[in-house]
Amino acid sequence: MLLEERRWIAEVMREGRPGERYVIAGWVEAVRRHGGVVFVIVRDRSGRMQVVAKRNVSREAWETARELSRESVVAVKGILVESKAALGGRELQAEEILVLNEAEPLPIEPGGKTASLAIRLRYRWIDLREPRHATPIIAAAVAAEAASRWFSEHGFVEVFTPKIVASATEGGAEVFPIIYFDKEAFLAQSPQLYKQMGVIAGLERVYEIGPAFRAEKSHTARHLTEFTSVDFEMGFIRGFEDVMRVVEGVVTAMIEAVQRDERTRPLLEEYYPQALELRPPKEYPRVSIDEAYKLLRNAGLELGEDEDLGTEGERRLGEIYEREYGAPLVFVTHYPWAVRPFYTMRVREEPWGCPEEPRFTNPRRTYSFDLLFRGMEVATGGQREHCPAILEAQIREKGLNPKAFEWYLEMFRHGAPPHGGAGIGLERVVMQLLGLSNIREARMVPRDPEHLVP
RNA sequence: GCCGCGGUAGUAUAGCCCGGACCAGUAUGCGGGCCUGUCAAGCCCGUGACCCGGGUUCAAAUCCCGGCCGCGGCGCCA
Repeated sequence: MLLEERRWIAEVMREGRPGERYVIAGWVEAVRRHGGVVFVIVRDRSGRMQVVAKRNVSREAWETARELSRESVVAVKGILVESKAALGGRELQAEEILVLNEAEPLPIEPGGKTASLAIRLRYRWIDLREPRHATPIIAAAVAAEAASRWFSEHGFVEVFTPKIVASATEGGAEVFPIIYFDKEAFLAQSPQLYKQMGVIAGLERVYEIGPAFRAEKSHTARHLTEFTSVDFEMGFIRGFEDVMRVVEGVVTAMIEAVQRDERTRPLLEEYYPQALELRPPKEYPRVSIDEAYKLLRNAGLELGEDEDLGTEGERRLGEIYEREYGAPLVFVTHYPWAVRPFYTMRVREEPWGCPEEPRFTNPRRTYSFDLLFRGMEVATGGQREHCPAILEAQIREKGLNPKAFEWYLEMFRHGAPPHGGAGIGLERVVMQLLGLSNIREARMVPRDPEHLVP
């Protein structure tokens, strides 16, 4: 039996001609033994099919079939036959069954929802055979493709920035140190500085879909130490409103792609139907942080003037918008300077230029935003400060050492247009779209503070 | 980093509060048997577990202490 003759199960089920001989291959999902007849459900990436092995048709195939263990890998050659009793109305009557790899007893049940997430991740190669569990992985791929396509259609150039860097983006302690020959280095927590370089270098609009590393010991269902960041940066913006419009375009493209793509739509219909109901509005509502404070205070949540909303605040704000305006996505704008990184532009006059005496009309607020998706932060962005003098002052104000940002500051002295950008958490978008209770479901092999294996 | 909850067969759980009749129940898996139309196959038989250490007690899965491991909440963030 030649594997070259192998056909996709979906193809045989759809286009196969009864009476013809076909070869399929895949995993043994179930074996039902009935004495002289054995039913084997074989699954490949495209679908499932029933194989029937009868003693009086092929004694050899029948004997092999009755010995099969679940999740073994087989190739089956047989005649396609119509059968009212078979799933899909047709089945393959086995002439020959070849066991390519015999599976030992399984530690978890692939079809089961019984095993806890921790155990499922330990045996991820079995776990993902369950289509429900593979869906978020496929959805992430489809969403990333859609983002990529959107960017490229809107004049963005893909860049590949270093993941081995000399210093932390924000000077914080949340980076993984590594040894780089005889130097200390870190895993990049964000492509931020390099995206900006792309803009300043004249590429004007750049994007990157790549890994980001955070050395935070976050014990939550929505954090990973390694995740995929959908990042972009664009020059000559009129204001951060331009940036938000790009985020809107990309996020909507990601959501709609997952809903419509033929690789994900059938899975959503079967396992995540509520994900199909989501309709991203043309324009996502915007709420300034100060309005958000008011709304939350009215809802009974006490918040300080320069405080971040916190998990509770974001969740409540998301609820308010979903309930009052039917909006699953909302931008929160003008975050306090106190909670934003040094490169964020503060509210000032002439944000497109570099005045000698910048006039900060509201020095405690910035041209930045977060995107909340069903009450969870899925993107952060804003306009960046592009004036070297102001930037340096802001670095000092954040208690950082300008020497650590030498090349970064230098860039702005050689022609830096006004610009802005954002980072979108791929896994978070998938998580919120599918309604996953844990972000680890959205990553094939997730990394969190305690797990390094497998 | 701080706080909370939890660890019983491969997996998921009951039992724990109120210690004894628990050599630990159930489901599923796994092994064996019967069955030529199953599709959550069925029926029969079998298999397999109290995280580790210490303490209290006549008696500990159950109560106490320590450790290890897991999960989550907050902080931080995508």
